Amino acid sequence: MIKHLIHDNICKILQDLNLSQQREFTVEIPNLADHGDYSSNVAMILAKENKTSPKVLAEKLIKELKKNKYYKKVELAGPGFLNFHLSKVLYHNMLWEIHKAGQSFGDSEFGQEEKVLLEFVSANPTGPLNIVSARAAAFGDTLYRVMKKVGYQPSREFYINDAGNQVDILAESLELRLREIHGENIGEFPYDAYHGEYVKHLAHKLNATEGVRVFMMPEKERTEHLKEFALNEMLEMQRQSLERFGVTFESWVSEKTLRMEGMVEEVLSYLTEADCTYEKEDAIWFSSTKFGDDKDRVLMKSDGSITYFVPDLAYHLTKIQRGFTKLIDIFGPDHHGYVPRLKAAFQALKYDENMLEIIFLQQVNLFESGEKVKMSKRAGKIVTMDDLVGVVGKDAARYFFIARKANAHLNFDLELALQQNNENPVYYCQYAHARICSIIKKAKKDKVLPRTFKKELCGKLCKTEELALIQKLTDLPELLELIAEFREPHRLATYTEELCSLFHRFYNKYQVVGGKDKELSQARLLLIDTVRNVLAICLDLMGISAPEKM
RNA sequence: GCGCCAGUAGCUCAGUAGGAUAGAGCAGCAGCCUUCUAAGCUGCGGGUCAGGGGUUCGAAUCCCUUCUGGCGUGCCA
Repeated sequence: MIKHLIHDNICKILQDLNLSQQREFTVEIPNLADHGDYSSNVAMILAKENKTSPKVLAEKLIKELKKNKYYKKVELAGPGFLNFHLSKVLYHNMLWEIHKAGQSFGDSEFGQEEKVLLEFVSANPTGPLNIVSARAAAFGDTLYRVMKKVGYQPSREFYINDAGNQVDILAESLELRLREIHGENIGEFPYDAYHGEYVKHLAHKLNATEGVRVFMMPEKERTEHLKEFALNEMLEMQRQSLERFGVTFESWVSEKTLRMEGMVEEVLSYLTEADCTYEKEDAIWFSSTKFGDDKDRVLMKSDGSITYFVPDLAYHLTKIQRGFTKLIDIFGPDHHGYVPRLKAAFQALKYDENMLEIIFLQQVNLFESGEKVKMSKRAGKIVTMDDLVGVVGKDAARYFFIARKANAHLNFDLELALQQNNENPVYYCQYAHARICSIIKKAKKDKVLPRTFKKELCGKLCKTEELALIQKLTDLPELLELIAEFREPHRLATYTEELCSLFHRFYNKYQVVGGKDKELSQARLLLIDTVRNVLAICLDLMGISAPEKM
């Protein structure tokens, strides 16, 4: 909030002085304390367009800026930086405002109620969710929460691929396992089938309720029945996994339903009308190369069935029809070859391709005892999201996934996350929260805690560590806006750690409760209670619990 | 071959969208509990920001190029 304040102040002065400001300048917190509390590059950025030198422009600005009583000192430094030394009073006022804001601190209208659809996870309903899905869930959900807080209208959606041929394979796998239960010799389990143990569990469950009745059905009916049963079970299993992980979705959209509603034919006709399809070797192709794709793509295979792309495009069009103006897809690492054809289709159908935004999450490697854990989906040998959450817990898992930026590979050290000790960074933040709660409890017991805090208390805070904490608190609103705008939830984890570090440092140096100066104690209680609240906001945005004791 | 992503301390990673002397955690070493939680704090050591060019007042950040790794390049999803 201070950055905005200074930025606006400079803008106003530039206007008053009739100076041009075409280029964007910044206000930042400098690395060195000597360079002040905040610094701006405004003079260097705007010197050229105002036909003057950075230093002359800076002096001009300083003369005006000095009239602001909240700046203790504004000086020119280096090649033309403006360095601001702030009055403590500004920090005290800020602390009071943050305290008053409570839970709503950081709320803003930044997103201007833009309707954003966040599609993530969207795993095939053919097995348990894996760890890449877990990463997507943590990432997407946190981005959703932050966007909501800063004034977007985001919505979370799960696209169910319930019509493709993997579902057929799932049903076949289930039937084989069912036959196995009934003592049939099924020979070697097919290479392409699903080998996971969960298919056996599924078979046992079905057998318990329906027994041999399944085999009395005509083959076609049986297949449909098995498909429906398996699909419902898998979907429910995935939904529960996600719920345990703290992630829910506003909507689940079924590919099968879209197909039944005729969306596929509609999309094919749109593309044909746009003159972007042709027939070759008994298949129907989309001439996506017209719009920058590497090669043309098949829409309808020579056997008359449709490729995955068509219903998926139809699905994306429904997002637009539902009024969303920004479509964010969060994909796994192996789908980037898919994007050009989707963007091409948007162009072909005269939609703004910039509405579509794809975020790629890179792969997750699990490490155990320094060794990479080898997984094979085909052999059913995978570590599932449930396994992971079961072992390390929801909080640690979410934290590890959020703390890395999206397009970086993530090495997940199972042993580290497993350890319930100080090597595990998530506890560092939770510990800070618990510590504050503990102090407040003690203050209550010692009757030092006032029923309500008075603003005048803020004036008692003048230590470097106290002011540093306040400054860090004021960063949050701008940070949340950046996270939403650039889709970078990992920065919230960094921020939370920094805030906690400042608190722990303060804690070790100063006593809150127990000193002779009761007002100072109360001022510090006001400070740490505000820190606690901001911490709780951050942890909540990441979907991590904020324990009152540990 | 072509395309996308990445390469920062021994390890895992940040780096405020071009800013001043590149940071944190872990690992290593040395300290701090008669006082609110030591799951914490303080100090020390550790770097050719993969290499090379360029753009400008200024580059880890932008452009070009080389190298290395991952992924993609199905009438799979």
